[in-house]
Amino acid sequence: MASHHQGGADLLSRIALNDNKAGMEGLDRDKINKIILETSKGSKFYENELKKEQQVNQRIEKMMEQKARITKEQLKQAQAEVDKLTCELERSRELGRVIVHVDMDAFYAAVEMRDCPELKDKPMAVGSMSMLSTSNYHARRFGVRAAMPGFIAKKLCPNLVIVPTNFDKYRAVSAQVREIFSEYDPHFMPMSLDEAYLDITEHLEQRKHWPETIGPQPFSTHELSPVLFEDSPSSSPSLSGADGKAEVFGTSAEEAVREMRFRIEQKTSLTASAGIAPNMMLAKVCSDKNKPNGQYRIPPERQVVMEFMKDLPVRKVSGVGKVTEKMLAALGIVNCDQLSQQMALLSLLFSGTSWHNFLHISLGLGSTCIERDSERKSMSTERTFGEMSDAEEQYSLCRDLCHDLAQDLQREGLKGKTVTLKLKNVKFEVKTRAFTLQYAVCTEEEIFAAAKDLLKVEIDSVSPQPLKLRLMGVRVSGFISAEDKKPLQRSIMGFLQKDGSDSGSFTQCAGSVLKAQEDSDGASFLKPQSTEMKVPSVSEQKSKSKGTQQQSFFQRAQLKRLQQQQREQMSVMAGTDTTNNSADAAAATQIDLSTTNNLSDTTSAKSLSNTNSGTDTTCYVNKPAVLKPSFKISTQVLQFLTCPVCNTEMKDVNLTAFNNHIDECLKGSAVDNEPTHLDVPKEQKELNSKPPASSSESRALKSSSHDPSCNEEKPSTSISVPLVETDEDGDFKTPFFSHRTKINGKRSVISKKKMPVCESSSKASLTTTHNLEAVTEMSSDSKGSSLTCPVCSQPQSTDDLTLFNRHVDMCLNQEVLLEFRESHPPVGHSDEPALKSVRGQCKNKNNNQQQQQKRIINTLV
DNA sequence: GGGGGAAGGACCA
DNA sequence: TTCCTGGTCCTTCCCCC
Repeated sequence: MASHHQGGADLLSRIALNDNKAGMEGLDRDKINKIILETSKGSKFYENELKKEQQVNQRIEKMMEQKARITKEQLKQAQAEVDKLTCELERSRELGRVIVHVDMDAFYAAVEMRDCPELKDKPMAVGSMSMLSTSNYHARRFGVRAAMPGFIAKKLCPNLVIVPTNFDKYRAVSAQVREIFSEYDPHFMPMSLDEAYLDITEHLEQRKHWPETIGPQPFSTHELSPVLFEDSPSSSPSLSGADGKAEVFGTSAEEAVREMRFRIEQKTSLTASAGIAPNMMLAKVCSDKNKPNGQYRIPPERQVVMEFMKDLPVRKVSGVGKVTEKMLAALGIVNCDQLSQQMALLSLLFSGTSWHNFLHISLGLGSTCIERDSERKSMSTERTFGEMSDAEEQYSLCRDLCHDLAQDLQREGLKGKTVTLKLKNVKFEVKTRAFTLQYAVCTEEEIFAAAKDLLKVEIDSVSPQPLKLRLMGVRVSGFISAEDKKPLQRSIMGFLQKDGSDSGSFTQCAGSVLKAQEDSDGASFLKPQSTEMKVPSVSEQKSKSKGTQQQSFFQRAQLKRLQQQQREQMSVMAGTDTTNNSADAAAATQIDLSTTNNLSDTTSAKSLSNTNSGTDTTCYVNKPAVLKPSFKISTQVLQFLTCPVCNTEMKDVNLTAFNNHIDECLKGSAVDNEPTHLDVPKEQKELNSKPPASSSESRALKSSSHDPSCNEEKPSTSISVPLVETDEDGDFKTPFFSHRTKINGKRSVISKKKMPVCESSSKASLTTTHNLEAVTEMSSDSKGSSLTCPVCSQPQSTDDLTLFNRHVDMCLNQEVLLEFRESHPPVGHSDEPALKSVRGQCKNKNNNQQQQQKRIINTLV
């Protein structure tokens, strides 16, 4: 049992070399640790690590005291509970799925070595002097690994070559690899640029029938891969001796995965490792087992799984980090066998969530369903810089962060109520300060208003001393739910259709349209919101079929064709006449004032669109011919308008400018959805999509050339801020499809790790043909002295606009509540708070979405 | 005592 | 000279009903 008390060596565990990763066996640990210690000692970082180490030690001491107080009786009771739960878990154990975890070997380093063969024989790492992303296997022999600062690595290995990161390149390679993944599982779940989970159960079913249909697939070995790791085994025994002939693979899971890795190697000249197991937890562990360039399979038998778990160190399991490892070690638990034997004790010392997780691990259980990412919970941006003490500078930086964050939020159509400021001082101490607002925000001004107050409190708290910072971040969370967003969706289509049956997929702001688009591509990472998507998309149909019934090869091919058709139609539209297209899209989202006062034809729109329900997704395809420029807002009395795409509020805006702005926004979201957007730098996309003449534009331009607030940053070379992530391979990685790019050396994230397998073309102007026909019909309607309520369709007098607005508000409140109740059938009292929040949302005078409607209504007079 | 916000931390890629 | 960033989930504390 490790002595966790104040032993000097123990305090080092956070800083010392972590050598349990591939390629780092048999190193001279003591020598390496001595160098690391000498180089780090005395630094602020080191001091902070020591402090954290002591905190962990205190936690352990507390835990040990608690353990000493546990009685035999308590332990017995706990054991009974554990046994009961174990029985339940055993009963529900599922071994039927074949889950694969694929991980590219030393990905960034391997890509750089492939492209620069002279690096192959040298110790090299990717990153910068401040942080390394990954290292090759030569460098690992010196103890150089990911997450290590370059300057320490240089001490360990003076000949180390440090190559700057090139994410465009890694993304391009990643796209190639993903193409292969999608052929084995179109629903595969990417975890980062180099890593993914696949469920190949269905693929294996098809493979079984190969002899009757196409037979084992031969792959020609057109090119031999370079040897990236001289000691690595070949991915395919016959590959190494390849004589230019075809390589044939069998129908088993191992053969399928070997084939997949072979194809990756053929296509990219890079090797991958894989794990095959009945669940995700095991597959992940397995992929590390024969790294690099190897694979390992756990067959779907309970006995074999348990045998495998027995000797497995707990640290190898995803989710068990260095703190958990140390706490378990203090209890004498190092491997999973010990874990299962101590479950009763653990259930008394850890929270329910924690010990349930331990129990799952000890039984070799994990998720068997590769689920798409759920809805995003928060969005943030942060920046590290040199010491910054000047308050003015700090406020300026804070505003910049809010600006970037607002852009990202608006791009995804998100609004959140909680604004959190994150600060790291020069001692590496992290503080977060949060404030929850009454209403959801997404604009730079709104976020900054909250963030600057939080910052002020912190600056004042140390005054007259300056606040010495090395990092600042801003986060927005507590996003309003889909139900809460309803009024926004109705803001446009609500005028056109009483029940908004098809409006959901169409009238969401740009970000949401983007989601729908990703979804239709067969690799969506965002669940379609059923309340919004009345017409099932291809992927919806697919996800429905998945798990409940196996898709035949034919069905898959059909789906693929459908998607292809969709893409082609989109790209034809995008390519033929972009001006018209954006105008069309704009037309569909803008209301000709002359059309809104009589919506009696909404029924035709509704019934027509209903006939489309249940048919394929081609109904999403726009029909440019029915769109007319006359739909544009034609009044001249607008004073305050909100762009339906980006949500930007525009004061005293000239109508032509407003229309142009919407066009630009729509074009922008189209650009964001281009098939090539994987490789489009953020800066470029921003230029494409930027609304004109906004105050933020000048800042963006400034920031792309020089931003004085950032002059504290490390030199703005492409490697100024290291992009460091870590994975089981010991590599630090960027989250998959983070789209992290730098503006003047700053990083920001455009979208999370949600990434289509292959991007589809633009659907910024998605709607149904029938919708647009309805629009056309309505636009030709004559004006009258009364207005039709966009919600209830009842004609209302417009003599008193306030009364009319109030009526619309009431209708909306009722509608939203009704829809909320429909989509949230009451379960005890659990829905009450949410209901309250909906009510609050509806009542909220500041609710931008309703305001937006009112503003448009106001323009009618 | 439970719900919910705030703060901080573990862990992941 | 020099030790990242963005996201989720969990725990703990505290306040309020």
